[in-house]
Amino acid sequence: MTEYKGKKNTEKEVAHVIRHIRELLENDEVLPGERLPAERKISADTGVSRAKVRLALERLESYSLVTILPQSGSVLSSQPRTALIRQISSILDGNKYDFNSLVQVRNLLETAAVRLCAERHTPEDIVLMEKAMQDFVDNVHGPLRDEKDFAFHTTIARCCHNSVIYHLLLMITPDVLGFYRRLRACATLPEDVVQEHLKILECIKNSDPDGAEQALKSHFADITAFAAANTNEVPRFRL
Amino acid sequence: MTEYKGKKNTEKEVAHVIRHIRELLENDEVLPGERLPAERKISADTGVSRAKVRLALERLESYSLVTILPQSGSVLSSQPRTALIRQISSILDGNKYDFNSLVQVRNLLETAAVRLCAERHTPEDIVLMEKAMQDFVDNVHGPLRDEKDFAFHTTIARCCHNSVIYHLLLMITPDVLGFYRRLRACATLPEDVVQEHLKILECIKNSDPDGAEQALKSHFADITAFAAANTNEVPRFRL
DNA sequence: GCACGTAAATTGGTTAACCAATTCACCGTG
DNA sequence: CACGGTGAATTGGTTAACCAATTTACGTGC
Repeated sequence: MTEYKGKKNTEKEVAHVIRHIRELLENDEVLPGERLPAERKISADTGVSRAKVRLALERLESYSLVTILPQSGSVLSSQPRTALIRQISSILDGNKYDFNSLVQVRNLLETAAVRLCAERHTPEDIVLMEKAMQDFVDNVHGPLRDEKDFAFHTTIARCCHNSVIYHLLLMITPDVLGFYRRLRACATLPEDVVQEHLKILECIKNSDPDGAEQALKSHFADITAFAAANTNEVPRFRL
Repeated sequence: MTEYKGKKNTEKEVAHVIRHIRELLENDEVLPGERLPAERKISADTGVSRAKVRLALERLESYSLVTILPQSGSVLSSQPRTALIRQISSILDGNKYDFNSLVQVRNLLETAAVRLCAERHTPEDIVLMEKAMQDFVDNVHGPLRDEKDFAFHTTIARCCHNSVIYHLLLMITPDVLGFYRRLRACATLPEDVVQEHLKILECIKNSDPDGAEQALKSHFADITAFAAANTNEVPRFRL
């Protein structure tokens, strides 16, 4: 009567375990920096198999919220209690972003990237960016258009020498692209896009942050307006 | 001759598998949107146990780079090839951020949050923020000081009604706090911090984005200067 | 020769038993 | 009474066998 179900409610059970851990934290049964109950204990308390408990803990570890010590136990990160709780909640919410928020942040990060790039680029950076630019021009009418467009923006983010900007941009990009595709946005003519990219690159090379910011802003003008008009889009993610 | 090793080189083997998948992608052996080799196949190809292969795939799935289909296989996300490769590389690098980059981005995100908050707060938002403010004042000399300080900033991020800003801020906060603690930064007098928080909240309530931005900037002035002076800090994370 | 159904092979998902390192309590010794 | 060591119990880590759903290939019947 194990009543084996081949379904994949793994996600739900993992979420249950994570929620359980959040409750432990909320009820002060474990404090930040302290040891969590053993995997077997959690498994017994929640009724979830140990493998799934393990999965949940590993997930939390990948967010740096717990550290699993090989033969000793799992300890909570020693951040402020509220920070832990909110981050756990954020994981449980599943990161469903709306289009407008995404576009705002993309604007924010890329603007900073472009400015920093203009201020402190090295000669090697210039080479990289011109290569990305040329790559884009060569493919602007081919099937790799989106690919190379993305690569150009990413290269700038890399050349701005701020690792956080680069990584966060990589992180939100899939969601942004998903919306673009779904909403059939980005109808600008290829030639215009090339010109806009060129203008941005030009300002960067001239070490002109304000000009670069302005060029980026007009590059994003259409999509910004579109996003502002299309807020409250149904959020659906995961590939 | 199984030569059982109780060590935890799990991380290294998982990384090996992820690197293997990146190579498949780089060599065009699998394209975005296509099916990956079966877990058992990957396990045989890499010499890593299937459980670890599984772990690697689940990690990639948690970043939305692959989707695991219950009894059918794992398929790559259909983003641009370059995007996938760079995101995988980013995971392999392990997200080691330097202090200066973190502070720059924190500035960026919180500035945007404060402005948005001033522009479009609701009455309920005001209640939440004043409650967070009061909470901070009540604990400014107690052991929960950092906790409540953090909670105040987070509440603003939540009230700005941009889910991406909120989540990204939550995401980088542990790293920021880690640096603060390690570098013994944040030596400002408690009373001054209260005043600065009050000023920010005041501007938000008056729907004055520029004032709020200015108040935030002076709130962050010390740490910004400190971070700029202490770049190239050795990056060490995970709790 | 084509279409359909069936069975075998392949897939991810799950479990339980086992391993070694660590922890901890207890007991003996100084 | 304090200290140190030893062994049992507990910990996370690993493995291999097994499950059901899906896919695939084949053979049968039309």
